[in-house]
Parts: sequence; structure tokens; C-alpha cells
Amino acid sequence: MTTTASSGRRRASGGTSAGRPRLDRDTIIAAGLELAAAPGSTSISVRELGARLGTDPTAIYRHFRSKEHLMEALLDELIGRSVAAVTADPADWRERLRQLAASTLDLFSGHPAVGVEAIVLTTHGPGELDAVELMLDAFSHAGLRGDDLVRHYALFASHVLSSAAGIARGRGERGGSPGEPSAWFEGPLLADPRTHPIIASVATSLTDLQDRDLFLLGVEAVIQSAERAAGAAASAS
Amino acid sequence: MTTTASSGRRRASGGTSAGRPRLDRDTIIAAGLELAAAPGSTSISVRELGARLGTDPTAIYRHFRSKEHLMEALLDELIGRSVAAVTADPADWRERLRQLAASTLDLFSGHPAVGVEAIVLTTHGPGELDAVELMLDAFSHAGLRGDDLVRHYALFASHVLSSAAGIARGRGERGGSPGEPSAWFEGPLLADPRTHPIIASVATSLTDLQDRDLFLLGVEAVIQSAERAAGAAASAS
DNA sequence: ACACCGATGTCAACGCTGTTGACATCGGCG
DNA sequence: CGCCGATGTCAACAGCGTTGACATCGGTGT
Repeated sequence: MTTTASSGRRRASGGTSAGRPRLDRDTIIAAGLELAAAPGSTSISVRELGARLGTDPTAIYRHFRSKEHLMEALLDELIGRSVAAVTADPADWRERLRQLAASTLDLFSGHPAVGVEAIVLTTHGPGELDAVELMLDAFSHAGLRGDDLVRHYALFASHVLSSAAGIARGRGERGGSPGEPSAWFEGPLLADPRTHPIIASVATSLTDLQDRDLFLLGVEAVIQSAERAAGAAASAS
Repeated sequence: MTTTASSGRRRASGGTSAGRPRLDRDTIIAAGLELAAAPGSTSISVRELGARLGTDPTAIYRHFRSKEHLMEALLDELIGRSVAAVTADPADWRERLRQLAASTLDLFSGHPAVGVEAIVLTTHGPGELDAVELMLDAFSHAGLRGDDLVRHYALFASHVLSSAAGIARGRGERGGSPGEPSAWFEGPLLADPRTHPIIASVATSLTDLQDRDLFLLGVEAVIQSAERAAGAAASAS
């Protein structure tokens, strides 16, 4: 029962004056995302959010059972926006998956404090449902059915969510702006060539590796796997 | 200067009597892992650890700069054990990767509070270095070189660490013992067949999907990708 | 129009967390 | 023996999520 009842829009923004607009689920979510968009913040606190809203922090608990539910709602909103950013034709399933992955990564990186929460994997919200349907639809267009379909969706979702969450975390800690490139491997790796020869030999290309490139590489890997599975299933029928 | 100097074993366990054995880096790590192995604990606190050791909690700060460094050490120990569990012949690179992945998943699941930390991706410790060398060696045996080698290692490591961390988190929250199977997708998904037809059609096989199976599937996907890349590189030379 | 009553905002407080600084003690070395 | 750094102890701080009691607001039934 967390949703604001059935249908009613709750008088919307209260018209003209409205001295202190009543606190609202959507208002809290909007403020939460703004707060999470602040660079360098790995997490947001209920007290911060209350200050931002100009109300007592505990007022938030009238609209969300716990902070965990709040974070789920924020994450679901982000996922919903990711889905909305997908514009390619449904038939072009590859491009749709690429768009979904890219926008998810961008939104997570832009809101690190929320993106980190994606490791929980499920938001129990409408955004997640739409995203799942989109991914299943894409792999369905690829020609996958049954277990192959479910497995590839799961692999894709798992990679996108957890990798994007990891990247978001790194972005939050380093405080870098969402756009600029950042290395996948943290800090310099000091390996003795005698005990770790291969590390030493590829050290430079390893530290050059960008997290975003690796993320997209994983996306392509799942897409290619889907192509092959679809081809195999087609030739077997 | 957190490390206990260079090499010395520090008189070991103090001989025979030793009323209260002096606190030691290794002792703390051992106690930390025991604590993390307790079922249903998503995180461990410094005070808990102090109680376990029979010392004042803050004594830990004489051996670790911060809790973050402590957790890094615990994680590195776990990774080191994962590497030690790999017994297959170096030539059988596929099996070695499978063994490493499986033991990592098992150890993370068995110590959820530590496994969750794997999203930080780097421990700056010796265990991590050995693991990286092992993975690079394996993909090297597969025939990969240069960027292909680094990319496949990164993809593999990223998947194993973040997926295992996610699974460990789920195990910790649900308090289930490490062995028993657990579903990848949390909770029942209630989808209206009219708005989300594909979800509805595959709902059962989706909730049947086990997290461990999906994890291993990802491992196989990277292995197969490595095989194909190696084949392509060989035919191009 | 008035009284009601649930929904909402406010405040103080609880128990928990990681961390710090001052102080006491232990143990090896000159 | 006496020093002195390393280590253990204690009290305390600031922050966190969360709860319960209380005040107030606003729509509803009469």
C-alpha cells in the first residue's frame, strides 16, 4: 500500500498560493534524485533530504515505510527514465538494448547514491516491470524463446545493473563528473615481474581500460550470445 | 604503515602460557571471517568484532587504519583462498576459470558481510594480485594476447566479483545457508498480462531461475567469447 | 456550520555506527 | 634499571535510521 491510493491526482500542485505545499511522494522522489545528483555523494541521508525539502526529516516516514523503500522508489524512477530513453524501432532489438544499457549507465553515474542501490536487483516498482518487458521483448525479437529467452534476459539485466552500479560507486567516490572517462582498475597496480609476469606485461593496457568501454563490451557479448543462440535454435527446428 | 613490518612472524602464538595473546593482524582477520560466516549477517561492526576478540573494539584501529581497510583485508583473504582452491592443470584454462569462479562464489556466499564489499573491485592486496595473474594466465593459455587478453580478463573478473557479491548479499538478507539453492529474482512478480504480456508468459521460468546457474552461465559465456576471439586471432595471423 | 477523525508535520529521544584523543600499560633495547 | 614506542582501554563525539507522543491541518458526515 505504498502507492498514493488508486487514481486521484491529489489536487495536483495546490493551485496558486499554497504557502507550504503538502509533502508528496513524487516531491520526495524528485528532491531525492536532485540530492543524489550532487557530485561526490555516495549516499544520501534522511536528514539531508528533510533539509532539502524544508520539512522535518521524519515527515518522510509518512510516505515511505523505511529508507530502503525510499531508495527502491528512487531506483525505480531512474530505471523508468532509462526505459523512456529508448527510442529505437522495436524491430531493431540490438539498438534498443544498447540504448537501454547506455541510458541506465548514464543515469546511474549521474546519481551515484541511487545507482549503488541497484545491487538489490529488484525495486518491486513499475519502472522495473517496464524494463523487464522491454528486455524480454528485445530478446524475443532476436528469435529467442523459452529458457534461452529468460536466460539471456537475466544475463543482460544482471550485467547492466551490477556493472552500472559498480561504475556509479566509483564515480561517486572519486567525485568525477558523469561525463568524463574513468579507469576501470582503481589505483596503480604494483606487481613484481618475477611473481606476476603477465600482470607486469599488460599493466599499462590494464590501467588504460575505461570502465564505460568494458561495460559496453559486456553488452555486446550478451547480444552476440543471443544471436548465436537464436541461430542455433532456428537451425535445430 | 598498516602492515606489521616486513616479514617476521611476530613470535607466533607466544609459546605456552600467554595469558592474553597480543592482538595480531592475522588474528583480527580470522575473527572477522568467522563473524562474517555467521548466517544472516549482512554486515559486521567494529564493536562486534571487538567483543569476539575479547578486547576493546578500538584496539582494532591499532592494526587497521579504518574499517574500510579492514574489509579490504578480509576480502583479499577470501580472494586468496579462492585462488588456492584452484587445482586444475594450468593447461586446462577453462577448468581453472570455472574452479576460480565457483570457489569465489562459495566463499562470498559463505561470508556475506565480506562478499558484499567486492563491489569496490580492488583490495590492493596480494590475494587480488594472485587472482589477476591466474586469470590472465588462463586467458593467455586460451591463446589471447594484448587487448583481447586484457578485455576478457576484465569481463571475467567484473562478472565474477559483482555477481558473486550480489548473490552474497541476497544470501545474507535471506539468511539462507550457503548451500541451498536460491532464486535470482526476488519475490513474486505481479505483472498484468495486458501491459506486460511477455513477463506474464515466462513468469514461472523466471522465478525458477537459480542465481548460481545464472552465475555459471555468465562464466561460460565469457569462456566461449574467449574461444572465439582466440580462434579469430589465430586465423588472422 | 460544527464537530469529528484520519492524515500529516514536528519534536525529542533511542540505539546503533565508525572514529578520535587522552590515558595506562606492556615489553624489548640501550 | 630506565626509557620509549607499540599496544590496549576508556569516554566521548557526530552521524545514522527509526520510533512514539504530541500538535495541527483539512476534508467529511451530520
